[in-house]
Amino acid sequence: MEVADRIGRASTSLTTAERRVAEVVLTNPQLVAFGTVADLAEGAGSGAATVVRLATKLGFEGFSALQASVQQDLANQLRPAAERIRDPAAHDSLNTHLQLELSNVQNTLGEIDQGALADVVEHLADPARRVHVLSGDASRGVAAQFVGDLSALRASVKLVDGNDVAVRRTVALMEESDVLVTVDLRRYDRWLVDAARTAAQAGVWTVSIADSVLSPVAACAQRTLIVAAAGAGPFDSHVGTLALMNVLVAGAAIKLRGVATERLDRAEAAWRASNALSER
Amino acid sequence: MEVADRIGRASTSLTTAERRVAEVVLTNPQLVAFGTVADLAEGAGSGAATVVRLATKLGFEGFSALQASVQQDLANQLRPAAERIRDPAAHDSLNTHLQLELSNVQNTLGEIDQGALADVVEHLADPARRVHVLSGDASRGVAAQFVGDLSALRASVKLVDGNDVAVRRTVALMEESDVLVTVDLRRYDRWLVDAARTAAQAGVWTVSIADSVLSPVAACAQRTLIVAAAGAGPFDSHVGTLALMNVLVAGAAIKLRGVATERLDRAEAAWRASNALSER
DNA sequence: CTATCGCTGAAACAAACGGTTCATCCGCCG
DNA sequence: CGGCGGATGAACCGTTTGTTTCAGCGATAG
Repeated sequence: MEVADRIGRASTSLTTAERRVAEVVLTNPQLVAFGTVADLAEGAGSGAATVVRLATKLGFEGFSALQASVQQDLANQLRPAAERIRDPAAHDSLNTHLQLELSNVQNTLGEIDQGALADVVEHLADPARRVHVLSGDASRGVAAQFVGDLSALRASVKLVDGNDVAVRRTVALMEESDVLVTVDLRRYDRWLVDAARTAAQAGVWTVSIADSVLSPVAACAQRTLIVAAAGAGPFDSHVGTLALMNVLVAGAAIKLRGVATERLDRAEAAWRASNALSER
Repeated sequence: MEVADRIGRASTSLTTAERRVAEVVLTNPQLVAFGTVADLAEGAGSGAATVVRLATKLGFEGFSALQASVQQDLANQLRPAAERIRDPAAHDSLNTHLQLELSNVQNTLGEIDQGALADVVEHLADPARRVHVLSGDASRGVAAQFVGDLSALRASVKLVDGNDVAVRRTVALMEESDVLVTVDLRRYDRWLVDAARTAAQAGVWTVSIADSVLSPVAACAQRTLIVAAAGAGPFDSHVGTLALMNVLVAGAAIKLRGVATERLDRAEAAWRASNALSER
């Protein structure tokens, strides 16, 4: 996108009002493609003069030139994907990744067992239950992401982490009312399987996020959610897993609406305060 | 398509010149969406009056109304499902997520600047450079995933983490030969921006993974990679970000083939030994 | 506290645009 | 052959649009 490039290149020399306009140009290109200077100005909450100043600052002849550029970008985007797919014939590796990750998301969210999903969300959204997340080494990052997001919505969400001893202790201390989420893909870590078995035997409600129903943890879990994790590189891809986690978090957010919004507001306020503070 | 319908209905009562214009409207809608009466008239080889006569004959208030209708059709066709699905709350939420995440992946990997990508991979795969990853709070998990994967391929990859003091110290100790990867989406954490600026001023080669070229970090970064992060839930989705990171890791893996396979073999051996051990 | 500079939006101006009118042209019927 | 009706495009007019100008405003340095 020609326009996005120019905006990025000029981003340092933009004034605040101009940046507001640029923001709108990027997020709502239709407004500039179909609209007038006045429309764009109103959309950005600025004067008309600022709009054309931005256009010239980006190196265009005037607003009309900027508009023409955006229209071209949009027209390109309009071309059916079938036609577009072949002109970047050069970069095959990227295309491989694209197809792969798309199918990971498609297969993961498409093949979901709705009943299991609803049940899991129900448990995750129950404030009376503590939530523990147990992840294999290879997926620790996305598990941490899941814990972080869910923690923003409700209390008592913990990533079970640390050395073997610490994990065993945490598992031993789990209660029957707790929920255990395990994430184990392909290279099933032995310690994780052991921990999950121990917890399950202690009556902890367990959900297994796995890449196969044959996963050892799935065998002792109340519910199992299957993810597609095909990777083009040396590792499995957790894109599908993360997509699934987003669904879980969003589902929990809806059920927790009351509590969650209050928590989010408090977090927001803290963020503002901290950001304002460090502004000096 | 509203316009096509009306043309079909009125097709019998159209004169030859009007039919020529209608033909162009159908085959080249961009001309009417982006152009003027004169443009469309020239495109159809007719006079301007014929164009507006056709518009009124189709039941529109005038050419402007026809133009607005075509623009709406085009705008609907543009949104590849992302927002199209979102506004009618009727569709089930799982499908919304699916469409959204698919378009996140599609837009992120599809719009990548190949030159920037190659350059970033080059830097990430240089064993002489240490790699630091700096992430906003909301994306810490995926950043950790990235660090974990990249660490499996090469040494000296660190997630810059901890309290403010620790971050400042780490940043202060960065060298010119280092690489800094920042991940900052929308809610730009002030401390992160400060840290990135400091590092950039010290000559550290910086790449910004952001959701907009207007990201404050992008301004002081050597390279910027844009991700789509539309989320259906309360948070942004990092599915696209993770997909991009997978591409980076895979690219680095290829460049590091020799070193990486040896590292992976050693990790594999360690994993086997540990799994065997805990088997008792 | 004051002078200065740069940013910003309201207002003025000129170009372009959509809509209408009218003369011309073509085909048809008497 | 001549008159007639509808269709068509060139020319015109009021409005909208892009652009420029200018005065007010806040920030900054002295």
